[in-house]
Amino acid sequence: MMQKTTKHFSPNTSSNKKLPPSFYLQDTIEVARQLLGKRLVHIFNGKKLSGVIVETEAYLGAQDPACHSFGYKKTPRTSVMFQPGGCAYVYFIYGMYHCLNVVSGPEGEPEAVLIRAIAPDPNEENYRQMIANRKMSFKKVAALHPKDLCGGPGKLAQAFAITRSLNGLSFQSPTLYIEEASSFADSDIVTSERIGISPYNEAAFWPLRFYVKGHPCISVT
DNA sequence: GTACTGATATGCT
DNA sequence: GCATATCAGTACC
Repeated sequence: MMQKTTKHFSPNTSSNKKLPPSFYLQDTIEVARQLLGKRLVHIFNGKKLSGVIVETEAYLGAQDPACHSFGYKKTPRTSVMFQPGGCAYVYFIYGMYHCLNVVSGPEGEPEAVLIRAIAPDPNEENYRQMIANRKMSFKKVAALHPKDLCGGPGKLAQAFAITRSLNGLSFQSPTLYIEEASSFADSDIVTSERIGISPYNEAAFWPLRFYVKGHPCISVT
């Protein structure tokens, strides 16, 4: 169905090793860049959902007018961002979709990285589960495009069965974690403005989005 | 291919 | 009431 023979489609090389807690305590921009090429895994109802992260956005907490926690704003929704880096921040948006973020930086600095696109690991069972989770129409499944499953924050949350029940869960969890996969070369990483921020927000133009150049699964080009 | 619409939780005024 | 870190469906060209 959706396999194409590009260099991006065989990222399963290095050892399967969870990223250590220290990874998430780094500078948020570093975390956002370094998450590209890492594998997200969610074990859901005994089934493994997995794929390699290919697009992220950094949200710089108190200093970032586009971040939910701008000015250290603390609400029931944003409170997990104040935790030390290494847990999930999942929020519900537009009354329909969930978005998955990786909390980053030290405790008290409410920063996070939005996961915007993932390349699903290319095995039948993984595709089957994600297609089912996405509740795709027969028509869509028949003409499946690489970015249809996980090419966008709302889509990948649905494909990975990410809901608010995972909010605050550590990425050291046995059922939700991020592991080493294969890194992309620096020359393959593109930096751009973030997506979906109102142009009246000065932070809309900050270069905080990172993605793998030319990858078929990224959300917008 | 682009343009518009509707779905409606959360946090703000 | 209003805006928003989105997406699918529909109507056009």
